[in-house]
Amino acid sequence: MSTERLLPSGEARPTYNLERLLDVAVQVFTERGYDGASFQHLSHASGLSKSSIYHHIESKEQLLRLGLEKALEPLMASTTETGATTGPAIDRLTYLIRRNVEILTDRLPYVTLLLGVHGNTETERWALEQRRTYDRFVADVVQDAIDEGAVRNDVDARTTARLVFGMINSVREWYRPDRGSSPQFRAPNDLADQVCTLLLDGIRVR
Amino acid sequence: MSTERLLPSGEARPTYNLERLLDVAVQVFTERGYDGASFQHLSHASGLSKSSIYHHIESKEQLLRLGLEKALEPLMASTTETGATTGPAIDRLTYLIRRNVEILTDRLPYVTLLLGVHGNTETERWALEQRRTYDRFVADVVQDAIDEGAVRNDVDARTTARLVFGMINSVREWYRPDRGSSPQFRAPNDLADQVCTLLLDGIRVR
DNA sequence: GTATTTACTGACCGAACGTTCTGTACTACT
DNA sequence: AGTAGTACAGAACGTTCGGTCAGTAAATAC
Repeated sequence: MSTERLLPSGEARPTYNLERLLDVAVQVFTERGYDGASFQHLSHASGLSKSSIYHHIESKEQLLRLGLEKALEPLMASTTETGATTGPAIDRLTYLIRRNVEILTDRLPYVTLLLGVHGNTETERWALEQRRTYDRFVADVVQDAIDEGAVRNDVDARTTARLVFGMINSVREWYRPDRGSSPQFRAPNDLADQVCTLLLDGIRVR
Repeated sequence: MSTERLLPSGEARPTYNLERLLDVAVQVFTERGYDGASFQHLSHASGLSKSSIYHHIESKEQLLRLGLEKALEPLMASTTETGATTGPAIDRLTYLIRRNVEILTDRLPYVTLLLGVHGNTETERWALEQRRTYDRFVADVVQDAIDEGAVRNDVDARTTARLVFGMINSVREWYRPDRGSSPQFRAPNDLADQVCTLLLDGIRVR
């Protein structure tokens, strides 16, 4: 099995497999939107011809599904982890928030893809259903925290859960992991800390 | 000038003008995404033929631009209103947050369209630039509030501004204004109140 | 050294895309 | 009654879409 190819320029380039191609495709999907990204774009970004891409995949929608799974899998898994199922509800909620930020920053393009889904195809509707399940789980934890007296009861649990993850998910719009020595965040956990601080105690000084 | 038309079914339907057509188009754009929405979809949603749509517009991108302007105009205008330019920074920030929620709920489909823009066309890049200008304005107000000691200084102003409006903008994903007698919010200002409460003081009971 | 497999390509397909053109029914004005 | 303008529809435009297929060059397997 070959491990690299000679480009027309003579430059060597490692051979593609499904995984590597998926990375490129999801990058293009998140930049232009799934519908806005054509095989011409994928071709240009990967250096492969349209037909060569089909050597690795079955359809464009399969690429979407694989990308969405990469985001949904750790997200859904986080709801069964010990930190999310045991202890005071406020701690479980904090755990879910922190894990969500971690997953988002760790798999930024995949989660971005997930959050941009419209429900146009069967695959997209499946992803939306998964997200809804996740949202319901978190809303229940918020309700538990209200019942335990740890979260203010002058707000609606469902609305609070939605607003909380609205804030978290918006991180995808500006967070860029590439510049490792960013002055913005010294450690990877800085962002999660800042999000938890804002959500738990608000922005106001008291 | 005619004011209504007979449908094949015999049912009467008011004549379209640019404004009314725009409402329908933006609705379709927000549901399927601009790239995912074709003239076939617009045709079906409006009841007009593809060619008839062109009687009212010059291009698909013109529809996008008109829709984006409907969202950007009140948003940019809010930054020059008295409440946003005078008084303590924390009050100016609160005003901006409240106005943003108002504009979002008042022009939901248009703002949703704006927030889903990818930057694929010149029009989309122009909209992104406008948003960036708005974001910078708010970040400056947050910095002022930090300097005045009203907002905690253990968080970054730019990041805080982004997270704040990340939460607000996420409202578009679930807020539906149509059911007027919703048990969720008694008055239109309830949502703005809840958002301000969460952002200023956090979710935790103290 | 031949057969098989892997990675890839160019040419092509029908369908759908945004857009244009020609024509028609109807209304408003004179 | 005649003219002009409005609001539409049908058919077709060239282009691009996602997808197929027959084939090739190189590496691996036997």
